[in-house]
Amino acid sequence: MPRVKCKKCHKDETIIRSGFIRGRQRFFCKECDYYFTIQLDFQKRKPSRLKDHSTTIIDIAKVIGVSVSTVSRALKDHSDISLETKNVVKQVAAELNYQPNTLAQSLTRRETRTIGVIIPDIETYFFASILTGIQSIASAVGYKVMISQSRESHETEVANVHTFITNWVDGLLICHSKETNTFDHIKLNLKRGIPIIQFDRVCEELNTSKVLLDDVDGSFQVTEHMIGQGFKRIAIIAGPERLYVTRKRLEGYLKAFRKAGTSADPALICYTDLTKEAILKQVDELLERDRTIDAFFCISDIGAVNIIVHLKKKGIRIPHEIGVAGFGNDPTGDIIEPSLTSFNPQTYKCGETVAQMFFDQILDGDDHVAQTKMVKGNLIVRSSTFRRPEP
Amino acid sequence: MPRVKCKKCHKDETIIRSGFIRGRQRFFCKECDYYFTIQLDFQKRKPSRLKDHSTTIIDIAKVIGVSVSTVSRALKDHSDISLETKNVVKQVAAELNYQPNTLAQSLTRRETRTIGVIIPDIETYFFASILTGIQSIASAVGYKVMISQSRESHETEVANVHTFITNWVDGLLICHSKETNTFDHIKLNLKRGIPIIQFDRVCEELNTSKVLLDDVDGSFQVTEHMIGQGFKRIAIIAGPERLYVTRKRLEGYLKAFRKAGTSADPALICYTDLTKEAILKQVDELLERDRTIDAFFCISDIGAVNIIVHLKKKGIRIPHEIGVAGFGNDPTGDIIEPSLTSFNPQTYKCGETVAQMFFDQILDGDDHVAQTKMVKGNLIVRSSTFRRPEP
DNA sequence: TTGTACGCGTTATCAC
DNA sequence: GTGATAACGCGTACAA
Repeated sequence: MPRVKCKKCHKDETIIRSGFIRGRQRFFCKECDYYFTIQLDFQKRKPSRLKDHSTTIIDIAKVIGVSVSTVSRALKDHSDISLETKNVVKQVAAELNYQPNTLAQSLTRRETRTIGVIIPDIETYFFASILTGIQSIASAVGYKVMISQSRESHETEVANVHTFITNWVDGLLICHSKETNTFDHIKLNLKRGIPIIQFDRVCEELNTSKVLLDDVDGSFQVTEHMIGQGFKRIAIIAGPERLYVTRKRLEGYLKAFRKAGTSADPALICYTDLTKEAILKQVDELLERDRTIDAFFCISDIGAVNIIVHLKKKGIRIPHEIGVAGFGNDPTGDIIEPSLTSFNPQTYKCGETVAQMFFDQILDGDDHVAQTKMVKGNLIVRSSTFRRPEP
Repeated sequence: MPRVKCKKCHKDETIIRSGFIRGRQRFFCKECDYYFTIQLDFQKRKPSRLKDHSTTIIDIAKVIGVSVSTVSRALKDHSDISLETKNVVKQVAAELNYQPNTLAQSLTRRETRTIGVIIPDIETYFFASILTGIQSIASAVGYKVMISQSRESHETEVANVHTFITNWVDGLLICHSKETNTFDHIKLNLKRGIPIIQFDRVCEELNTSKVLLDDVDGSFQVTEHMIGQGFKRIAIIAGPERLYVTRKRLEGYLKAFRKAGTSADPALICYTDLTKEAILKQVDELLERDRTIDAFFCISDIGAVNIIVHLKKKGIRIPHEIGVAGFGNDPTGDIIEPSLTSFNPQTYKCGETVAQMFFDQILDGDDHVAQTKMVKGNLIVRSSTFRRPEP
């Protein structure tokens, strides 16, 4: 370890490390009983000799006594090379435990075979599941996936995009943070020709390919089902008004009322930031203001689950007094009691679709035109809205 | 799009793409009504010209009329360079929207500032939360994190390790798949000097740093609490017998009985593969075989939650007839009714610790010695085991 | 203080 | 069929 001296007593043998604070190494001097931090300096750290010099094609070439180009070509079964030399090369490569250096390959090839995915939050099942879909397709064709979370912050979303770009990802798959409402970080790179695909939360104005969940129809199906179950005063707990998904899911909700020959009461439309606190506060306010409400449709499953828990605490029977439905098919919905009616947006399939569109795009090359796909989902009726058999 | 001809009619204008199958592009000929796939050939794809030639330090150097080295040094505030030229360089760099090429940097620096994390499954909260902890520390010091899922398969775990290595990750943070019981893929790279840190599911024999959850103590606390609540015949639903966590959590369970002056009944110890089906089957068998069982302690929260749902379906009252506890503090446990008693292993903290140990290790360089840290957690008592106030 | 020149590991374009 | 050699973009020891 590089010797660090105490900032007070300037001794170094009394120093111990004590964790990291915001990117700085924290130290503690036992003698002075004093804590201090210093900026980590990865520059000056001498690289571990051990890991250096993994075998390269040069080594292989030397061993056999051929040129590097021969080795290079032999390893990728180039037709020029005789079967004989190919075999020799491959065998030596195996013996020396040769691993191609992806970095160097990327540098010459001018592509990294890596795609960057930006999602708001990896801990929510919804996004994790999309991710898995993306990874399954990507790894099948030998592409790597880099993941980063924006944690719903515009700033880190921008930073993440930047990181990906400087790392030469071949493409960018992005689901914007709730905060994001300017898109210069996307436009800029779009202009530079980097394939970008937006999914779920998209910015419609941007000329990128898009993969959408069937927000309108999903929301429509949920609402129609509830109406069919005899619910009349259905409040919708939506997200921020500006958000794409909010608008779309609201649209489906309104459509269902129209189809039923009635119209939704604007007083029952609630915009929230979808945090638990905000949602429950709105629910309470609504119930206080309007005793006729007989159902809540929350745009997010976790929100809906929280509503169920909350209503139960208040002694309200679900679905007899009040029905609840969600959106997203979160596994929790199947576990809570009563189990939650929800719309299954097929997130895994969505992920697969996003990845496929990316590969479509890079295969097309410059003559690709942006397109939008919609992933179909399906309604899952469970107890939280089930009052009677559907007509 | 590269023109593809139908394998039957050999026309190309009737061909449309129709998705990917296992890494191969699938096509459909409208005329022949015929599907076929071909191997994607990313080699021959001409790189999009647009993205090429982002500005390099060479460009900057030319514009100002200095050498590349001056630019290189100016950009990283090297003390050699005069303030004046630094400013000029930086300004031009900004104007030309210069982004350093991380690949080239990594190549010369012989380090990528990327760490690879391998987890079994990103969709379970437990791992996702560890990941977030890792990322928070890593990004604070400017490191990127690559994530891959083994999906509980030894084979893909090995493949993932391999991918990371060829991509020159600076370190490997790994939580093994359930299947994994040979560790050559780790040993090999350990010998090559790549920093490896195992967490949660570790192989003790390997000489790597390790971060452990407090399995023994956590399990002990849970069991002790249950005993204190008057449960006497507590069955433990464990994972595969070979698994590290199984052994440790079992140890804590046994210890609690010993401390209480009794001993656990071996007949109540169940090894499962922790799938829902296996767990419920075991629960049923146990209940049938032994009517005295009054509690289940499942090693995983999701399993425990499933047990609760299952018992409720059977009309068994929890915790009055049978108590249930889990391990992991999965959010679902707080939502189900009765809410689930569990041990909170501080997964986020665990992730942070893993990352910190990695940075410790690379700072130490070659004179680093492996160490093992244990992350403390805390018992969360909820309704599923709560019969009376603790003594 | 700044510039020259080489190395990093691989691929590709020539020539032989 | 095989071998030199020049990129790829950047860092840096050494020279000026």
